[in-house]
Amino acid sequence: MDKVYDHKKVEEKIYSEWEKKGYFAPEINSKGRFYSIILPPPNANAPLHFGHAMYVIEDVLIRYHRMKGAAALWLPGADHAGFETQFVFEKHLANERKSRFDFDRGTLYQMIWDFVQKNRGGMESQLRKLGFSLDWSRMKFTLDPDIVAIVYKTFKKLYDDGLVYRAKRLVNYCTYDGTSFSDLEVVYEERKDPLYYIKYGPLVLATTRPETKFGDTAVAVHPDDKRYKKYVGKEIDIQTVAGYARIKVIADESVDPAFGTGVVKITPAHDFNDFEVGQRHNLLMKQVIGFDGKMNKHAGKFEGLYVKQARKTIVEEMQKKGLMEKIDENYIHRIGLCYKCKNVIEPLPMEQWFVKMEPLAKPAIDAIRKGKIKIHPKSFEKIYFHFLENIRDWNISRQIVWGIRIPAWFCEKCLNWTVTDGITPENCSKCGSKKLVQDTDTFDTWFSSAQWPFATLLAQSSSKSKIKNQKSKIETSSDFEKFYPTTVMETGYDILRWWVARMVMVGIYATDKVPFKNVVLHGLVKDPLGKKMSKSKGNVINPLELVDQYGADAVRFALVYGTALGNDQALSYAKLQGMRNFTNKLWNIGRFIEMQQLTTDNLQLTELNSIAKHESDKEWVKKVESLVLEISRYIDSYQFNLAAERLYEFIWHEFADKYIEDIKNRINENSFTVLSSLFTVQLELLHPFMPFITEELYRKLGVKDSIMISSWPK
RNA sequence: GGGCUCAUAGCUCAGCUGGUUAGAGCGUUACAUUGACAUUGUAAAGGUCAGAGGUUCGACUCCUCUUGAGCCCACCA
Repeated sequence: MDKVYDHKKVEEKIYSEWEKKGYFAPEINSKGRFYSIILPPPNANAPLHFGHAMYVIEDVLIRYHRMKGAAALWLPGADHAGFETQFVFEKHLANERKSRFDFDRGTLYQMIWDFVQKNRGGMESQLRKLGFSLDWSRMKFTLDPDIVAIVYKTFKKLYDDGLVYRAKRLVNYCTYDGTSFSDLEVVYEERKDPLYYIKYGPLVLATTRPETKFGDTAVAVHPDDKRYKKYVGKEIDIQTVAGYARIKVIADESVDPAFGTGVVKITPAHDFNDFEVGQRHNLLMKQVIGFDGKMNKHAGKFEGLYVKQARKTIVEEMQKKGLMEKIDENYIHRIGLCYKCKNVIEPLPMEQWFVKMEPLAKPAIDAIRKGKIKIHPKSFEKIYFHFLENIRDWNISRQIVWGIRIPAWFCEKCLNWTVTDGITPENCSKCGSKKLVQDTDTFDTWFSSAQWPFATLLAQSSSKSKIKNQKSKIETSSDFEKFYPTTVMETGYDILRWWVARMVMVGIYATDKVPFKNVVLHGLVKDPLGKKMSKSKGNVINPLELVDQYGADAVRFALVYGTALGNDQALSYAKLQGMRNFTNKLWNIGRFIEMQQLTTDNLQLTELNSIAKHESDKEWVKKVESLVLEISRYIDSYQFNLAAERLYEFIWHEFADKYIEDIKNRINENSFTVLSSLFTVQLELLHPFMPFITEELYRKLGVKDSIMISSWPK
C-alpha cells in the first residue's frame, strides 16, 4: 500500500465496477423491506452546483438501508427545466445575433433539444463522480414520452374534475422574456420612485403609475371616508392629457384612507388589487399596455412608447397642463421583478390555464397534520402550512416552446376548448368541428416536477411490464407498487414551496396516496465568505473541482460534518483539508494492519465478543458495539452531522490514537483479529458517508470482494 | 406588517426530548517523532454558552422580553 492515499487512483475505477455489477439496482422481488428515494432531478442542461452535492445525504440513507437489507432504490432523473433552459438557449442565440422569433416552433424545439442533449451527460457523470449509488437503469427525463403521457393524464383528470380552468386573469408577465409566471417566480425589490399626485376633477389621487391612467375605469375611496362620501356612486368629470372624460367614484374597503389623499385610481387590467376591486364592482377591464411592453392604441398619442418612456412623457404633459398637484420624489415601495432577467413584471390580462389550488391544498395540509408525512427539521412545517393555507390558483401555462405542450385544442368554430390526455382530437368535443388548433403554450416546469415521484415509478412499471410479457412471470410487482409512496424526499429547503408542497398536493390528488413519507431538508451551501453562490456574483465553486482536489469522500464528509440538518453552511477549505486528512488517516490504519502480515478472519462483533481474550480487547469490542448503535440512531433520526462527527472522533482519536497505540506493544494473533475486525466494522459504519475509501480498504485488507455486499454491523 | 433561523473558545461550527469538570476542526504555544500516518503524536492556553428576567432541586438546553445578524413570505395604489 502507498504511504499516502490517492483518491484519483481508486474512485473512478470503483464506481464503474459497482455500476457494472448492478449493485445500485434493488432486488425487486425482495421479501424484505422496500426503501426508496427519488433524486430531485437536476437541470439536464446545466452542470451541477454545490446544492446537488448535498444529495450525499440521500446516498447516506440509501447505502445505509441497502446495507441493512432493504431493497433500496435511488432513482435518478433529469429535468428539462423549461423556462430556465430556454432562457439560456436564447442567450446563446443572441450571441449569434438571432432570436427565437427567427424560427418556427418545431425548429426551435429541435434546436433546444439538441442543445440539451449535448450538455446532458455532464450532469450525469458528475453524479457518478460524487459516488452516488443511483440506479441508472431507471433513469428518467421529464420529456420522456412515458412521463409526458402521465403528465397529460393528470392534466386531463384535473380538467375533468373541474380543477383546471381557463380564464382571463392578470398574470405576472415579463415583456422581456415574453412569458407569464407563477407568483413564486416574481421577486421583489425595494425602490425609490416618484409618487405622483394627480388632479382628477375635484379629487386628487396619488399613484406611481400615471401611464396606466388610460386604463382607469373607476376611482375609489374608503366607504367611511367622510371627505369623499358625497362623491361615492357619482360620476365625475375629469380633465386628462387626452381631453375630458367621466369616471365613476366607488367605495371599497381595500382603500387605505391614510395613504396619499385617500383616493385611488382603479386600473383593473394592470394591477392585481385593482383587478379584484374591478371584480367586486363589475368594472370594465381596459388594457392599455401590450405584451410587448409598449402602450397600445388606447393610450392615444402615447401608443408605441415603452412604459417607462410613456410615464415620463405623460408626467411632463400633465405638469404643462397643470394636472399635477405635486410629486413626492422619495417614495419607497417594492416592485415585482422577473426572477430571471430582473425586468419589471407587468401585470397583464391574459387567457391562461389555472389550477384551482384550494381543493388540492387541503389534503396536503392534512397529510402533515396527521403525520402521514413528516418534515425534518420540523420547524419547516410552518412555512409549508403558511404557503398552503394562503394558496392562490396556479398559472401553469408558459409562452415558451421548451416543455410539455398543453394538450388542449381550440375550436375556431365554437370557441370551445377540447382537452385530451395527449391524443390529438379529430373533432371539437362540443360542436364536432374539425377546425381545431392546439394551444401553443407549454406547462410550467413545476407542473411536471410536481408529479415526479409517481410519474417516474409509474413509467418504470409500464416499461417493466413489457419485459414481463416477453420473458417470465416472475416480475409480478411493478416499481410503483413496491416503492410508492417513497420513503424520503430529500431536497434543499429553498424549494419547499416550489416543489415539495406541490408534489404533495398533486401526488395525493393523482394517486390517493402521499408521494413520500418523510421530507428531509438540507441547507444551502455558501461560498467561503458565507455569501450565497451566484453566477452574477462570480463566486460559484464547482463541486467537481473540489472532488478532484480532495477526493469525493472528503467532499462528501465535509458537507455533512459539522452542519446540522437544515442549516446553511459556508464552504471551508480548512474543513475539506481536514476531511482529506481523515481519509489518509483511514488509509494508514489500513496500512498498519496490512503491515502486520498476519492473516485473519474477519469476525462479526458477536463473535469477537467471545474470542477476545485480553481485557482491553474486550473493552474495545464493547465500545464498537455501542458505536454501531449510536451511528444507527443518528442516521435513523437524520442527524447526519452527529453520525459523521462521532465516527471521525472515534476512529481517529479513540481507535487509532488509543487502541492501536496500546496494541502496538502487545500484538498477537488474537488481539490482531480483534483489531482488524473492529476496523472492518468501522469501515462499514463509514461506508455510507465515504464509499470509495471504505471499499478500497475493504479490498486491500481482503475482507470481501466488495463492501457493497456486506451488511450493516450488528 | 408576519414568520423562520442564528448569536457557544481568535476563526468555522457541533451540542437529541434540561442533569457530571461545555466539545470538535482550524489557528496559537511547548515538546516529540526518520518506527501506519508531518495529510503525525502528546500536552497546554483559550468560553461568566449575546443581554435581562422567569420556570426548575438544577438551564447552553424550556418560557418571556431586549439587542444584533441572516433568510423567507405578504404587499399599499
